[in-house]
Amino acid sequence: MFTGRFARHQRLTRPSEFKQVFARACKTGNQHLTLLCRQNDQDVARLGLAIAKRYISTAVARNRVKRIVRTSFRQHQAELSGLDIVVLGKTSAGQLSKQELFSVLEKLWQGLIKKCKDSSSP
RNA sequence: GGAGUCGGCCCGAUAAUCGCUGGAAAAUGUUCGCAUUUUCUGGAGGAAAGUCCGGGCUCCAUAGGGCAGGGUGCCAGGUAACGCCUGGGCGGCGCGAGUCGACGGAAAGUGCCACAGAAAAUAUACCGCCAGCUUGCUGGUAAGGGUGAAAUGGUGCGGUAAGAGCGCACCGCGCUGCUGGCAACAGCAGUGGCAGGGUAAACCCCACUCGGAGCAAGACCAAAUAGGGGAACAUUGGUGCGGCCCGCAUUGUUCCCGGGUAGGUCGCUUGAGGUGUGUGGCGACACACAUCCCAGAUGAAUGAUUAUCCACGACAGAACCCGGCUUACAGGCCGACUCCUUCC
RNA sequence: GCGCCCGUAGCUCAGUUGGAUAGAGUGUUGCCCUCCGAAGGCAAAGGUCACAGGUUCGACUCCUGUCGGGCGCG
Repeated sequence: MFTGRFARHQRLTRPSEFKQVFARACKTGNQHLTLLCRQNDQDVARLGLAIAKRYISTAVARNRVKRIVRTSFRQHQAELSGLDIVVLGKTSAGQLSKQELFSVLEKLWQGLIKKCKDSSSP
């Protein structure tokens, strides 16, 4: 069963916080999603979602992608601690099934840990 | 049994675990703003959509006057209001249950009607028909032919030189009266020889109606800052205010240069609310009583996993709130009614 | 949340207000020209005027409703 919570302080809420991530980002991704990441000064990982209507047109599909990203983030938040992450959705993300999205996210989290934690920590 | 019409309802179900979020209670911490934890409880739709109409609410004047402009358009009712709904009338479709209709005015005026055709609305006569005589002209006529989407009521009989509402009958149309109906309208009787094409989703006329902006409205709190410099104009001005004028309120105004901030709270869900019963009404709906509280987020909550069952799950996600319309849509359930066939 | 504009040939656009022929450039194809190619000349094909319904004798044009695309305010 899943553990871990997803409280308000684990989210990016201010426009300024988003701007910081966009300004000094460590970027990974594939054809479905783009992940932007930078280190914060806190113990927890924080998540922000930017799923544009331009890429995923219907609100139902947008909400579905956001929910699955949040759930997957919640499962992996211990490994991601100390990072601010912004997830950008692309057109193909709205067409994936639940299982496909989870497996895609699994790979992306691991790539993120390798790339960003090593490169930006020293 | 089959085919169909109308109305209403549902939108996977159940259980467990982990999460998100509103409310309530308790505990702990506290810089007294709040934070964390635990328990209980609530948590997307019939279209939440398109934004095509109407209203509430907020600010501008309590939303005022005139012009311009827009909308609606058979009658009556319902409603907060409507372009919606109900009932009725008329017309179209259907055997029928039913269903559809921008359904005022063309004798108020203006415009337009290609080509063809004699002539497209001022009037008129191409082929014809008839009469007369100078034998290719004059007069009469509009029945027939021809053109066109559309040609000055239709059919029949009489009548005539040939014809013609010229006369008559029926149908259509107009006018008058009576009856029924609140009315739209219908029916009946009389009367007129026929008013004189279409187009108002062309301008327009008539009747009714419409002030503007929108919750990023608007109100408040805290923090920061600037209260800066320069130039021009002068109350017949500027702003609110939006096409114009009047009017009202407020105020010196405008432009250029450089710089900074944009955090939070309220508005925010008790409402033209839902459910049940009764009464009035053909109905839309209204009234009375009882009862219930049923999303309120703010980078934005409804999800994930497992198990079982089936019809194997369509279209699709609230963002201030309601009433409609329109559009998208896999299916399922219930009720009323119509037609056809067969049997008793 | 509110407002505005545009969908016409493969591409870029006229025509729409004022109703009666769907047109231009470019591209494509064929022929000519040239030793060959480019340029040039001639000709042809290519259109459900975004979709659906309505008004009208007649709709790219007028009206209504959809669908798609773009822009602006804040």
